[in-house]
Amino acid sequence: MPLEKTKKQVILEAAATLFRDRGYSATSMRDLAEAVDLKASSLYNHISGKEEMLKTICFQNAYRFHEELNRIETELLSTAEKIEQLVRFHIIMATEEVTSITSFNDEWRHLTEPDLSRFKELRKDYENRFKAIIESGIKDGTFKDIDPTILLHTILSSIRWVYNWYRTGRPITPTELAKEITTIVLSGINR
Amino acid sequence: MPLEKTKKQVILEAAATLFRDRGYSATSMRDLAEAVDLKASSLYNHISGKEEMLKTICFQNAYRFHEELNRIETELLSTAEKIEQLVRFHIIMATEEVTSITSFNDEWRHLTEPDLSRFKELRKDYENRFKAIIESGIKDGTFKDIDPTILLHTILSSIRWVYNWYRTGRPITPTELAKEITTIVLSGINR
DNA sequence: CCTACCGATCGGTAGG
DNA sequence: CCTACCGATCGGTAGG
Repeated sequence: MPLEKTKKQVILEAAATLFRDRGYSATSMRDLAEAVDLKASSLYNHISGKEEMLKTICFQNAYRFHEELNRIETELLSTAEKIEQLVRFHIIMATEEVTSITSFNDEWRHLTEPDLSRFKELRKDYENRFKAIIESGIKDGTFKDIDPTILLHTILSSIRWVYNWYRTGRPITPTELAKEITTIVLSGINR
Repeated sequence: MPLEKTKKQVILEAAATLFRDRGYSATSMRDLAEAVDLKASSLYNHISGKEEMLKTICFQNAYRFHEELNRIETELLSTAEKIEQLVRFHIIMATEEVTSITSFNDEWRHLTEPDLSRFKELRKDYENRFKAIIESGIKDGTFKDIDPTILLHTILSSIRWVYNWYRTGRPITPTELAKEITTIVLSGINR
């Protein structure tokens, strides 16, 4: 195991940063080459192309979310605890993987087939299983009887801005932030 | 006043649709020309360039949000009612201006200076005034004592997914949707 | 509103 | 890891 990052990892991280800042389409291979102090053609000794990098970033993150969901589904937790742990994981990802999460969130649509469909299926699967947890919470009386799809998307998107926030470097830990957002979503802002 | 849309309006709407579906950078003037049944060069008889269209879309929407905020600020309403009306307006915009709202939300970063800074200032101003309403709600005991910036972004981003939802054509009116989301944000999902 | 065309830049390859 | 270069496509203009 190498102690230092491989050149490929360095390139992938620089790509994620550029994709976040300018978007996938507006990032050129020459921009990326300059960011890692190479000529554009030399990039291809480490990566096989622009879209392959996007693909790696998108699917790596998708798999991490699925792994965590697998874990939470099999644990003996109340529905409220499951939601809380999912929210916390989303926030940890948003704060620790700031750059690649943005590509994961916003740039996946530039994937081409068949990867695009594969990615959408993974996402749909994740959402359906998240929604199933919400539905069981409604059934057992933990949550209010609100359309589970509305609930799902409201929860998921209320977390999406976090990566944006964290770049400003406010002095709050991910765990604290997770607690505040979970409170808002679960108990609302009304006193 | 013309009863029919001007060609310029038709082009702008087609541009907003393409910017939403593929992103600003990945949309070519030839794509746009094809969408409105023209040759690329003919577009320039109606618009002055690609970025001018993005600029129009972004600032038109920014002004509409500011106008509504102006109205709500001067009305005699409780803080909870102000938040509720703001949320409803966001949702109405997301459902009635589906295409241009996405460009407004996601594609503004492709503006160049000085428009980019001007747009960011407008946005910052809107957020600060929204936050001031939240802060007065915390001060007068209407809302819980949660960091107002966290509250602001959680509210704003919990609405951002709506345009995405509405494309699927679910049988729910904007007003109903606004009520559900306001309930979640104000009272939480816990029974 | 079109044909014809501009220089610039794109992702990527050949060959060393 | 570089120089040199490829065909394709970009936003936009000239001229009618």
